[in-house]
Amino acid sequence: MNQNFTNDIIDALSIDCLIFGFQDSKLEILLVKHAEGIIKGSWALPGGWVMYNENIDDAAYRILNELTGVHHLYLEQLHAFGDVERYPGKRVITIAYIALTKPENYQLIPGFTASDAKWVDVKKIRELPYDHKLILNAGLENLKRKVRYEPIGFNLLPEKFTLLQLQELYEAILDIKLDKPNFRRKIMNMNLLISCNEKQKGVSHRAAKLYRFDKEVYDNLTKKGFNFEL
Amino acid sequence: MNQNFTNDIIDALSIDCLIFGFQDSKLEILLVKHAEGIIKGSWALPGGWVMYNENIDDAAYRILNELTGVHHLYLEQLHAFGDVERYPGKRVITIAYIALTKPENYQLIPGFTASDAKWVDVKKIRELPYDHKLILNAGLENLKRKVRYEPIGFNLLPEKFTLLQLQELYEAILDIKLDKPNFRRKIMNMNLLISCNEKQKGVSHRAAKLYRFDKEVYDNLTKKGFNFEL
DNA sequence: GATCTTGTTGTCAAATTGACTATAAGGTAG
DNA sequence: CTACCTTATAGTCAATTTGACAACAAGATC
Repeated sequence: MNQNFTNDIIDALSIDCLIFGFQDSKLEILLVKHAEGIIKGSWALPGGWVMYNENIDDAAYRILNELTGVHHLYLEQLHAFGDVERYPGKRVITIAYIALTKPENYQLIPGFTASDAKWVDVKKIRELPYDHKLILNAGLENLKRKVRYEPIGFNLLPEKFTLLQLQELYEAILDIKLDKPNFRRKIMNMNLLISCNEKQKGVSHRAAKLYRFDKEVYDNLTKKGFNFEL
Repeated sequence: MNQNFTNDIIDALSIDCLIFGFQDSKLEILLVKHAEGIIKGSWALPGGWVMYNENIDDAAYRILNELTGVHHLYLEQLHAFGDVERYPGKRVITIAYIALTKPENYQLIPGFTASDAKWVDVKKIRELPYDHKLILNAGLENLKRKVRYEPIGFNLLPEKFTLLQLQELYEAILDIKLDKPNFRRKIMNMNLLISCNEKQKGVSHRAAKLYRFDKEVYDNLTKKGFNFEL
């Protein structure tokens, strides 16, 4: 009883993963190169079939890991996409999952139906197969909304980071410029950051203080929500 | 080619609808009594199978209408529920949809697999079959989050309403008490309401002014979002 | 006409915001 | 070694928004 939805009962349910990373002040997503199937050779979101005896959340973790080697991150369901003609020839409904993570934490290991995997700057993506561009846009919208009422950054930034890095993360997601002193004031008033009493190294200008998130405050704000008008 | 996902290829994809209404200052949802199947006689969310050649969004409208007679409302996808054991005996994934509407606009007409339909006070619901209680809770959380960054009320309140009615709607959804003068000030500053230059009738106290939503401002705020800390 | 209920307006101190200015702390180029 | 980059960080200030109320208004009912 480990049949795939592909084979026996269903050919209709898949998962696609939208994994966001933040590198060099840019927002990126993880793509894989398909090693087989109707879009062999194309770069697309990591995705695959849900198995018959597998919770969909579990399927998302398994699929992502099989295709890219990425593991241990917090995947959240984004949306189900189920238009009749979204997949050529068959009726396939897909459930998209979204996660935020640190690219530098992983060595990408393509596997299963993926011959390669890489991080791509979100702004440079023009098209994607199937309705994956639609899924990406939905994910970006979701992120933009989320940053306004939940803290983010914990999964995207290194353990120790500067205020400017955090600001640039917000700027990349919201696609706007922010005022530095005001951003600093607002974020500091939330009591979310703890100073590491350390400074940045290897920069050719005044080094900034390093901060880390206060896990307790962070989780609390994630649950209760807050407001971050910018 | 009008096969059901139930019969031929899939027995796995269903839709469940969470329809919220607001009546007598109370938040309610629409339930149907199952006329057949394994939970015959029980009250549950209106739901059914997605057909092979049908977009999932379309399926949601069709199913809701077939079961309850309710039509012409704005259904939005909430979440897909796909735990292996959520449905007895079979592997069924369901996609939940959510909508806000005015109960008094409809005469409920149970049909298809529903022998009856009614509105039920959300606070009085103790249990529901399958994982429908889980779905209801997810919907309530979604609503609580939504009212903080989007205007609501347009679909839930009568065309003309008093400020107190609007406030009670927020109170019902958020399950908190609000300060009347401050609520009034905050909502009025949004330029969202237009005075009807009319007064409430048939109340045994001072009659309140009636307002209606400014559709243009409303739609604009829905798109751009705003902040309503309360 | 007193009183009850809800509507509506107003007050005020405290907190927050947005738009800045000013100063500090490095590194680097001449 | 000094002038001058660049970025960090602190602070100012008027305008706006908030939260917590008080006060008054308008009917209906006792």
